Amino acid sequence: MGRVKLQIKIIENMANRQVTYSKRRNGLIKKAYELSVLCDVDVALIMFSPSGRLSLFSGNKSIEEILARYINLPGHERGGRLHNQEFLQRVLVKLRRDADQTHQATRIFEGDLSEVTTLHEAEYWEQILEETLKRLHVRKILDKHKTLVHDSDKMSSWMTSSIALKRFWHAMLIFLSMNEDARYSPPATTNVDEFVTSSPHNMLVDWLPQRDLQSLNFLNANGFLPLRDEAQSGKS
Amino acid sequence: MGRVKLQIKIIENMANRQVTYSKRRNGLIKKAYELSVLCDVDVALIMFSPSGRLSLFSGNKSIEEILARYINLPGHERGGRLHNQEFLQRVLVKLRRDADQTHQATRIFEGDLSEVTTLHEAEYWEQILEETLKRLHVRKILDKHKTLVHDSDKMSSWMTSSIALKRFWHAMLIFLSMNEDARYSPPATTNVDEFVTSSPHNMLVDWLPQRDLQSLNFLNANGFLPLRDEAQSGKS
DNA sequence: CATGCTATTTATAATTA
DNA sequence: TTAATTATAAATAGCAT
Repeated sequence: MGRVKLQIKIIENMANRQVTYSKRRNGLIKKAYELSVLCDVDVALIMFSPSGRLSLFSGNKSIEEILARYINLPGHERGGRLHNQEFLQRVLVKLRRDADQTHQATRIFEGDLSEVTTLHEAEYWEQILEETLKRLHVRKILDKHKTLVHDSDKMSSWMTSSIALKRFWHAMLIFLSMNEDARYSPPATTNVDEFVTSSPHNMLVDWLPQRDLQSLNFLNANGFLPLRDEAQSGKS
Repeated sequence: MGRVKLQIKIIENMANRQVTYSKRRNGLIKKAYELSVLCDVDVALIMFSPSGRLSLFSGNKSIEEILARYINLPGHERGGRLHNQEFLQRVLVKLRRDADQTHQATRIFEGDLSEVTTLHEAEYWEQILEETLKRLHVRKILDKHKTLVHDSDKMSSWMTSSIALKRFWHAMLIFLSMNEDARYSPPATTNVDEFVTSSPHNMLVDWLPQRDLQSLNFLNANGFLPLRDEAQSGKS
């Protein structure tokens, strides 16, 4: 999407790489956010930049919640691909014991905002606030310079509107990068199929530059290529 | 990027939502893949569709590796005042129990609205919203009909204004503690540190229904009302 | 349900300020 | 250097299969 078509291989030039990372990270997070909202899906996104900096995003729920849900998936041992159940369990335990998520949020508060999804959060917050304001009828209040809303009915309808509540809540979570722990078991009404269940094989192949068959092989070796039905037809 | 500009809100039509999910999920994974290759970053992406199906992606490392890296971040297990994990746990349990007791307060929202709490909340929320709006410069947005705030400096200064944030956060905590949706109330009481640490004491007093002064005292007695902020003066 | 097909909207690489 | 701008490449919404 730039002036030229970019090969998907590591960007050698450090500066360019950094710039690209910054841009694409934002883009990715935005996409993740949009997906989470549009389709009401839980999304957790974790990134470590080459310099070791962490970026993360989660939609409706906190990162930990989603990780816990992932870790608790019953299908893990079944898949055969997902080994090391014990390791995952230990991870979960650790998650549960790390009650100090404030640290990270604090860090963000204190100024380390570069790794946060600032613009997207702004956008998101606008929506949230706007929506909430509509419901709360605070807009009127703002205009009228602090006339209190004592309309119980309106308040009630807003407060009981779990959607508005959810969005607000989620906004807080996202914004704060608040990682509350997973000490309560997630719903876990989940059926895991496989890794990248419906990722069409040819899609991956298309993504990969031809000379990156190595990557393809890597993916394949790690079970990222379903190699089921349609994948069998020699695509590469 | 389609025939029409799509609002970022949940797609009501189930079929459309499913299609969009499918497409955007693939797109997101592709983006994640490209980022991981182009910039040599570890990326972990976990998605749960509404139907509970898992999709995930990770770059050259396995999901578990990345999760482990994330979980083992130094910031997670440190955190000054939180040495006493077990105590924290007990606090959490108690808080949650208190929240359950408050459950009946929910009825206020459901029907009988002539309670003090509601009005009080309304009042409080006005303040919160107004304050946040000022900082976010969303007021202008509202007037200008949704002009996005992309002034990162302003956002940044707002984001780093932890006071507004904390107040917002605390408002959510209290509010959610009165909400019966169990899915969302636990996280609220989870982050007790943030909850009590920066809560101005009198603010908490105001928020909590009288019967919950018990929990307040409990917290205070155990040093969980540090009164860091402006409440520093009146340590009860 | 997943794909193919445009018309459009987005994302972004290169360039410039 | 970092932040805008611009020219292109990509993604994708609505449809039709």
